[in-house]
Amino acid sequence: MTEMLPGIRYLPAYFSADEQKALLEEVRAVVAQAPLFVPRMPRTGKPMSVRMTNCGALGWVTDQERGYRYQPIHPVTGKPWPPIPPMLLDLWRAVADYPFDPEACLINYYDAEAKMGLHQDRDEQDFDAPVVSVSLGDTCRFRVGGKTRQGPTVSYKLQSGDVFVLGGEGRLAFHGVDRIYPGTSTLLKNGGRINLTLRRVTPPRASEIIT
DNA sequence: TAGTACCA
DNA sequence: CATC
Repeated sequence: MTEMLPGIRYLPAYFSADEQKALLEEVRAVVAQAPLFVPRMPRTGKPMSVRMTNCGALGWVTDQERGYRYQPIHPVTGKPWPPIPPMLLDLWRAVADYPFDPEACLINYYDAEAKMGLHQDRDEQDFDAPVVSVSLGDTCRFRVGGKTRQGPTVSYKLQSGDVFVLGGEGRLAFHGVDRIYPGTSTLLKNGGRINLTLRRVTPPRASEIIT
């Protein structure tokens, strides 16, 4: 058994099948307002294999010219991101162990060939809040390492309805998606996997703090 | 290094 | 790794 950083929590089958369907409907409504786009690597412009969109006050985007960042508008439509759906706010309030709501929810769609190399979530100003993610659709192999690129990793098969939390010492753990297992879920009619990632981006504003 | 290649 |  490989070492696991404290603050990393795997919550299998957090959402029931019915709840997954309801959550998926909320996600569909977001994507109808904020279409999936192709993120590109900084400097090289190489397209990532996932397609993405966001909801919340801020969304994570990347392109060749400006690189990784959070911004309040969709890079294609120029419109503000739709609000974070109620079921996801409920999830955050239940598992984040953090007294303020998330500002960003990144929605990543993986087709059968998509993957995500090992990386850290470090574009946020606030590392005190955890990163909370939800899997919907096909199972994936999810790899988690330590706070540096070298060192051992642990891999999980994340199934539809599972929740994974990177918090505390594990907030800056390297992680990525090695592969998708096609045909392992019937939730998405066309297959593939949706990952929803909730994050706090900025420190809490004074107006949020009740003393 | 949110990319790739390669390996166990 | 080649690249920034």
